[in-house]
Amino acid sequence: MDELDSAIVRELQQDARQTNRALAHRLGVAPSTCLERVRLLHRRGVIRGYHADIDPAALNRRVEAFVSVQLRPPSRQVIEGFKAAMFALPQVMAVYVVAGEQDFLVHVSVPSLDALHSFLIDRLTQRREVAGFRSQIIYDSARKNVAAPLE
Amino acid sequence: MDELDSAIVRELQQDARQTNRALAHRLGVAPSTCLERVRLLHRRGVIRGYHADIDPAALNRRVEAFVSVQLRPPSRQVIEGFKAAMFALPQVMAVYVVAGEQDFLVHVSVPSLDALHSFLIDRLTQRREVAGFRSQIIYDSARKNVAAPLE
DNA sequence: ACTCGTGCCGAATAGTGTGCGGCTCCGGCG
DNA sequence: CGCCGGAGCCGCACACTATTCGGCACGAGT
Repeated sequence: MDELDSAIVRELQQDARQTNRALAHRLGVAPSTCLERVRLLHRRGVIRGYHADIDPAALNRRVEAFVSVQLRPPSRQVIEGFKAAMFALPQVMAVYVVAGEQDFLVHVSVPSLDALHSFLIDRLTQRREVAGFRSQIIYDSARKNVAAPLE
Repeated sequence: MDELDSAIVRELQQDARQTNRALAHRLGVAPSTCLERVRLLHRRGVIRGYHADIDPAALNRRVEAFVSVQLRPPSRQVIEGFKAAMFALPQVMAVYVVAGEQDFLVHVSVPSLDALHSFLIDRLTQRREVAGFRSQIIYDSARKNVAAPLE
């Protein structure tokens, strides 16, 4: 994981579809060298994949929210089951098992406020292990797609 | 945004680096047709970009957390300033402006628990507009990289 | 029936990915 | 000090790919 690897990672985070030649030229190395590095990064698990970034509105998802959920009892089995159930739902974009007052943070993405409400009462309230939840509608968000190594 | 467009979006969310030919063959259309569709999706803003998915551990980020922040006063100026300041920090992966008890949700990614603590006391406590915060360490997470249109 | 517009296709060309042999650099060791 | 071995980078050649463009088919409107 030297300077060249970091640079490759940085570039591919920003634009995963630039040609290998362009990437190599930008970093000042030969295409073959660059290709070999990229393949090693893949093999080592540093690069886990390449994904298109899609506008949620185009998929009819105009409302996003975080739902904090408290489970009862917070046992391994309950947590795993809930996590799997949530993740399987199309409205759910991400699931986080967290420490603190709440046990879960579920990132949901739905067409409308009505759909959010339906989701909450049909998919959460209905589940016995849900001891309580609180939802935070997202007004604005900014995600980073480039992360540098720390330290 | 017909069935073919949706299929293209689905495929490119899963693997943004597959060749146009492979994509076309998988969807049963000619490569030239497929290419034209992809370009239109780009132009329409449906496809916003292509990003490599990088293992955070490889970038020396072994601890992730959500930090909920309450601001004082929650005015537009304070919110915008805080958002920009947070987003500029390398430890911050995402910033969400939310409704509810808290005003912000900051997704941070750091090398260690010590680094998280340092971040909290050096970057948050220090800021005057921060009226309070609560951090939730992420034990486990699952993100989806494929989202289908809803309804 | 005719025309126009839209979208798809297939072929041709320019450009790209990929494997491989050889080169250079550098550290270890006699 | 000279030699050896390995690692990493390079450039070339070939197969494959992206991209452009003219043409065709289909459906709507007149």
